[in-house]
Order: sequence, then structure tokens, then C-alpha cells
Amino acid sequence: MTATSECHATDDHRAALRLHAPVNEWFTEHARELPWRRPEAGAWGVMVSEFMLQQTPVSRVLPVYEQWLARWPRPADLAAEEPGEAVRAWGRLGYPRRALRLHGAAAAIAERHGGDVPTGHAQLLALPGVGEYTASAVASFAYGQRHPVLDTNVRRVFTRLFRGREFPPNATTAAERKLARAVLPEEEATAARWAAATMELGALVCTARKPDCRACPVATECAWKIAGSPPHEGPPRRTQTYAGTDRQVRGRLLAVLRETSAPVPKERLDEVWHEPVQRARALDGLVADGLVEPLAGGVYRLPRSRPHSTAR
DNA sequence: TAGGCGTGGCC
DNA sequence: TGGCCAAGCCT
Repeated sequence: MTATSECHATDDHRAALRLHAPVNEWFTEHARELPWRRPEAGAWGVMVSEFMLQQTPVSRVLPVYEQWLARWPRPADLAAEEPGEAVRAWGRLGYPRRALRLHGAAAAIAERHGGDVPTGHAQLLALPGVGEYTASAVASFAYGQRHPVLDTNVRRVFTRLFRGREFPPNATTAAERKLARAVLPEEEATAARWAAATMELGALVCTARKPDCRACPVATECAWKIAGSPPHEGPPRRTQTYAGTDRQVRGRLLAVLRETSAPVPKERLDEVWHEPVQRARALDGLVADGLVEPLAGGVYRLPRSRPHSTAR
């Protein structure tokens, strides 16, 4: 570690001290009322919401979240269910492997943690589908712990505020983690609130396309705004193609199976895509992922057997 | 570590 | 219109 970078972190830390109060006060004033922020949501509600919100907008999560919590109010309720039912209830949220992983996480919680969402960051991280972000988010939002929470919103806010650039790098860097830790409030409850507040600021004000700097509580401190809001430089931001990809085929195949409780003959699945090689590859991929269960006689259904070990 | 993995709304 | 974007994870 060079002296220069140590100094940089210290400078960031000093700069951040002036930001904690205005950002957290802005959050008090402007935070959206979301069901997983209600006290009665509990840690399980927080965890379910975090899985569903991975790469998926709040507006589309809301109805599915309500149905999910009503049907499976505790981890053990979901764990006792067929994994295919989790995939079905996932509906059109996208990335259905998340449904399978949430089911696996519920099973692990039931088996390893007595049915209660664990409080330790390492225990959370060991659950299927829980990465660095989700473990920190659950520990922070559900249990009020002090963790750097680096999601796409926070990365963008910090990049603008402290680095003077419009967008963060494609992949999260060690420098970003260091920065997030350096600017984290010392006091536990303040840090947990800061995590939620910086995320909300990124979601509502410091947005990717049209940041509303007039509404920003720390606009006068923002390095990017002070620099004249220079446009993004460097490598183009990673974007995803979809039309014509295996993902689109997988989506169509799974949509058929979600809507049918009885096993579906392969001929019915063949109707969703014209190109046989890609169609077969997509179906094989779904089977390999445990999202589809092949039965004897060329029929398919959502998985009944436990597809994955809950160990990790 | 780059790339696979859904879906839909927005401008 | 179509590229961009949305509270990532996993290999």
C-alpha cells in the first residue's frame, strides 16, 4: 500500500464526514415507503426483497414480493415447498435461477440456522445466491450492522461524489471497496442508515441517465458536478444483448412450463423457437441449471426433486 | 475476470 | 426504434 493511496483514503474519509448528516437527513425526508422496509418485514422479508431486486426494478418486484411473503412467510415454509413452485411463483421477474437459489437459501436456513435468517455476514455469504452485496445488505438493513454496501447505485454515487467521473468501472475494483470502507460512518446505526440512504440517493436522484442535481443534498460537495459533469470516458459500459440469444429461448421455454402444472411434451416446447440447435442447447441448459426436469417419454416439467445440494 | 443469465419500461 | 438500464451471482 502506497503512502499516496493511504492519504487518498484519509482525504475521502474527511470529506465523507460532512456528507453523512445531509445524506441521512435527506433519506429521512425522501425515502420511499417499501414493504420490505416495514419493521414487520423482518430479516426474511429483507432477504426475499434483496434476491428479487437483483437486476430488477422495484416496480416489478412489489406485487411478486407481496404474494411470496403471503404464501411463504418464513424460510421453512418455502423450504418445505417444491423448488418448481418457487420458479413458478417467480413469474416474469427474470433470471429464474434466483428463485431456485432463494429456495436453496431457505432450505439451508431451515437446516443450518434453525429457521432464522443468520445474522453473521459470513453465514449469509455461505447461502446460495448470496454474494458480497446481498450479505452486506441483509446484515445492514435487517440487523442494523455496519458494512460497506456496494450496489450499482452506491457505486455510481461514490464515483461522482468522490472521483468526479460519471460512471464507475464495469467491474467493482479494490479501490471502490477501499473507498466504501473509508467513507463508512463509524457508528453502527448511522452506517446502516448511510447504506440505505446512499442507495436511495442513487435510485431517486443520482440516476444513471438524468441525475437531478437540484434535488441532491450534497451537490455542492460533488466532484463530478464541480468538474462540470464531464461525460463518461474510457471503455464503453457493458451492455447486454438479448434478442436472438439463448436467454430469450430459455425464457420462452420456461414460460410454457410455468403456465402448465402437467408435464409438457417436447413437441409443445419446440413451438417456441424455430432453430433446432439453439432450441436444444437452451433446453439442455435449463435442465443443467435444475430449472427444468426431464421425465421419461420426452416430457418436461418444473423441478420437483431437490436439484441442488444446499451446502456451499 | 469476462461473460452468461430474463424481462420490460423508458426516452 | 432500439439501445440503455434496473438493489448481482456464479463460474
